[in-house]
Amino acid sequence: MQPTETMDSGAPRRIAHLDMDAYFASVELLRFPELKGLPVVIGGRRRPGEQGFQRLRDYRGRGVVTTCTYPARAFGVRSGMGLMKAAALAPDAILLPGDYETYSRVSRAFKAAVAEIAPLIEDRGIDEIFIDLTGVAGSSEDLARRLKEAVKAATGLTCSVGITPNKLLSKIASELQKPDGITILGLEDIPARIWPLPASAVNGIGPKAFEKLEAMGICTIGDLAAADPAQLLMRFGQSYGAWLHEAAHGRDGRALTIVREAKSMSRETTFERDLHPREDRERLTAILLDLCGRLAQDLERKGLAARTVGVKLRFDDFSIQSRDVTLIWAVASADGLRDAARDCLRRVTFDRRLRLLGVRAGSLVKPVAEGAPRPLF
DNA sequence: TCTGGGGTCCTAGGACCC
DNA sequence: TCTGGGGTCCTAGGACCC
Repeated sequence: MQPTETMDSGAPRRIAHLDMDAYFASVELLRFPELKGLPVVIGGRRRPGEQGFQRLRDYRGRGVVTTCTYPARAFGVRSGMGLMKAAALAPDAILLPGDYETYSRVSRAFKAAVAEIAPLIEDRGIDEIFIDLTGVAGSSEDLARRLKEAVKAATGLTCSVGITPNKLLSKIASELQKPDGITILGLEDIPARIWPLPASAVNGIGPKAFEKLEAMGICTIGDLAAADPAQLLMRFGQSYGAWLHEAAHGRDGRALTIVREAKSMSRETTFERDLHPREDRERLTAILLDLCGRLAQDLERKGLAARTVGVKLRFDDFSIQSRDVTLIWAVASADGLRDAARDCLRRVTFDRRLRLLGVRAGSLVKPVAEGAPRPLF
């Protein structure tokens, strides 16, 4: 099945981007209101038998900040930062392990509330969505307020909304007045509001591309808009170079993707300590079996089977290797995944300790039940 | 004080077929 | 024995996003 997209008639559009504020941390504050106003960090693993709130300074081990409250950000703590580094910045911050089942439940609730107002929604993950407001009556200011009120009523949480003529600009706009903000921009606002921002504010310009741009003396989106397109094509290639130029001018014709079919599913884990491929063989085997078991459960829940199975290894120097295999028959069972993963692992040369092991199911298909009549054509 | 887990998309080379 | 393109599938790696 093809992804369902909204029609692109070429007429002016009105697209909203809605982004929940410090999402996981805000959900936790609903549960523990006594933590309001304090630096709180979500991250790390749940420790069995833990009593009361853990302080960041007492944390030992691997893990990163998944998200944190605004008071924690005031200390310089950021998403993706190692927890040990975060502890150096904000030792007294409260550390909470993530509770993803609750976050998913609250996520469904806020999306359902938005759908009551505008049903054309593109899911962008657990805490953000695009909404097509083109055919919805009311001023943008009015609709933004209604969306925020609906989310608040359904979840008790605040969010930030950007409304512009396209996804690219709305994604940038929703960041501008965070938290609890509304930003409405037209194309005429691009020079004053968009061009002063760093090029990395564009969704799709990551650390690598930004570094390359800076080396060319391009720091802001305005710099990028003024850059010679021929230079961009030469340095970044036909496709990405042309996109950079269009993005800097706020041009984005992408439609919303309303329905998306899963393309792959995976399970991976980082070990508490790096494991030796031979000395820790038994431990690694147990981990592989556990990952295959969990992935098989995920596949069963979705009623899917995998025609390609892959493994991912991260070594102690952080290098990554992957191997995958395409099978004649799709597999969905833990045993089937394990056999295919073992085939892949045989093709890896192990000359370092391992930090992470992952198993991936790709080329997903709806399995034909065993014994069921199969169509000849 | 080293850096999680779940995804998508793109590129590029080689195999294989017409 | 040598010379072509075009198209698709498979595999590995990398950038990027939430």
